[in-house]
Amino acid sequence: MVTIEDVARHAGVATSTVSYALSGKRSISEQTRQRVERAVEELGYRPHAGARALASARTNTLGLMLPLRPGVDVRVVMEFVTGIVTRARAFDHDVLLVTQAEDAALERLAHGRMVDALILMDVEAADSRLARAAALGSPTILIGLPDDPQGLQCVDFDFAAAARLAVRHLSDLGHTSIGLIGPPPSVVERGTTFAERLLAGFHGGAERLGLTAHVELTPPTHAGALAAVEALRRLDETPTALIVHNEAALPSVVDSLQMHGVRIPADVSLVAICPADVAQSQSQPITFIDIPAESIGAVAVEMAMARLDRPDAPVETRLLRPTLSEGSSTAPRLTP
Amino acid sequence: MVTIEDVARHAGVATSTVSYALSGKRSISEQTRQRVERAVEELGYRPHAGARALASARTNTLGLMLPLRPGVDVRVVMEFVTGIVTRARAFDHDVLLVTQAEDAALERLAHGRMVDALILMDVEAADSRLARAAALGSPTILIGLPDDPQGLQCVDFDFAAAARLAVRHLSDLGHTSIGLIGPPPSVVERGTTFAERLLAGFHGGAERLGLTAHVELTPPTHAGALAAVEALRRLDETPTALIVHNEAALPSVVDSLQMHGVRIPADVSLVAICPADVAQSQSQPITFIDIPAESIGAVAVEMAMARLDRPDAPVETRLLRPTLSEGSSTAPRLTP
DNA sequence: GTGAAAGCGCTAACAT
DNA sequence: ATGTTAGCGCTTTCAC
Repeated sequence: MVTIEDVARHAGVATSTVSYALSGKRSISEQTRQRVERAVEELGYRPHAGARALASARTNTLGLMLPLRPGVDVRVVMEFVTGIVTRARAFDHDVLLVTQAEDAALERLAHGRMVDALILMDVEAADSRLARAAALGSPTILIGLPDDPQGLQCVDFDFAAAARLAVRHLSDLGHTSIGLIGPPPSVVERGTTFAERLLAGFHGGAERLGLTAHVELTPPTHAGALAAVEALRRLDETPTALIVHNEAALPSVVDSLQMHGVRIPADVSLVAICPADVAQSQSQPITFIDIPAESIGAVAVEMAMARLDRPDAPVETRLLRPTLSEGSSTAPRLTP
Repeated sequence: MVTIEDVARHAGVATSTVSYALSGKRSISEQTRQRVERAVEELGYRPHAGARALASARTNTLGLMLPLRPGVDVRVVMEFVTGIVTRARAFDHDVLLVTQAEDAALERLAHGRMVDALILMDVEAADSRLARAAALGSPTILIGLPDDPQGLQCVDFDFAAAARLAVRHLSDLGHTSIGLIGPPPSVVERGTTFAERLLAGFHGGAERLGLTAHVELTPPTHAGALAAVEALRRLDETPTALIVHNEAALPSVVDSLQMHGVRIPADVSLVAICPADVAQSQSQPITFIDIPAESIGAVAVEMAMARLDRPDAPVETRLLRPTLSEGSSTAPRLTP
């Protein structure tokens, strides 16, 4: 193995000079820097990660705890992972993966000095991991918005604002009765706060604008989507606009409307709140509000890095603002 | 931070005794072992991963290179990841994630002594990573079966055997004309060898049994599935049995047959080759051959571990054998 | 069965 | 601007 001493000898300098030339932590004459770099190149030197971690108390590794329970949408999980890994590399960090299933994983990573910081995905309203994470002393970022963050940093999509934005868009088009095809009941029961926040935004927005609002929590199955659509159509004041916050059900909802001979957007306007690629893979261009999972992951990494730089910076929660992309699934309400 | 010296002092023994008591690498009297364990417990000691890696040349970490390119089925990717992480933990190893997108990732992990072994997912027929991986000197396991494994270990599902098994099952039921709804053309073009192997098994099996065989490479879209089904039904000798190896298209194929008034299995028998959960989420219980992604991941880890134990053990390729689970989508052919 | 001590390869004072 | 050196916390000889 090529060590820093080999490089120093080869370049005719001290080991510390090599270290500093590589880290840039003190000024080095251009000449020696070049000699060092050449030596590194010629010998194919790579710093030993363990040695570096031992000496510097920095691992350049981030711990990521993934949910692998049934019922989570793996496409979204992968988007988070992509955003996290990509952004971490930009900060010269790697990502160590652990699963929710392993009980002592957080302690192992933090106390064993395997990672500089932790990112927890899929945080619920009352999450038993939080108290333990807060006790670790490692910078920890939560993806999600628990009832009590216990002093930890949070990042998430602003689901309430997304719902309000969707409602306002439809209201502006003249719709006065709006249906929401919501997430599965199981998601709500599980205590995932994004569902609550979305519902709060939906009801709050509708009330403020004087609209009639109906909600159908919808299992992510074809039959579930069908039933939800039918339930909404059976109402006295049948909604002329639909908000779909359920990526699994979206295709079935569209199908189901077509089956009933309901035209989009002539008879019903439709706004989806889902990852952009889901909306864009529909046969008709859907008006949608993107759930930017990859960006959320990237922001989580940035927050972790900021915390490592300035450990006593104020703790904050960041909520990513929604944007609506217009497709051909929304139109002004036809006055009857 | 609690160090091994703290533990030694607390237990009244030498640091080496603590180390050995914990690793079991030399015999320790029952009494001192207990004293050490108590001290570990009381102080909450966790070995420093970097220090351990530096001293022992072992990181207890596995590197996993994931494909994040568009077009890979993320559900299957997540199944691999689950199998790998879970099995790695059983061997007291963690998993470090890198993406295909980063060019020098393999060298970084291996030469920087960040991992003990590497697992490469989604290996293609002619994969540029292989030569570089072979040059690393780290144990490397390939998931997939390239044309030239360059001396590296491989593990994959036996797609050829799966196709033969499906063909034989249908032949045994009296079917003489079989259609294959295959993977997207893009997958075949990309040089993913599983598609080739499946096609070879399909044609070989059909020929040996004297059956008529037709293939439709099928984009993973509703329209693609529809077109494929219609193409097969337009043939002179319309197939009375279908093999679907395209998890994205499976639901659409089933829908499309229903739309045409084709009953399963009365008019057409259907065998799917796909992950079990995809088959089981259909409304009708489909006869299927599972693609056991999680098991493949677990086996990859086992191969890596075996190699670390015995670095000069013979290199092998492991192909997981298919099993067919009967549902209600296959039935004897009605003799006209 | 146990202890003492020499590194593992690096960083970061402390020198000059 | 560069060199010297004392650790970081652990494993593993070597010695008893």
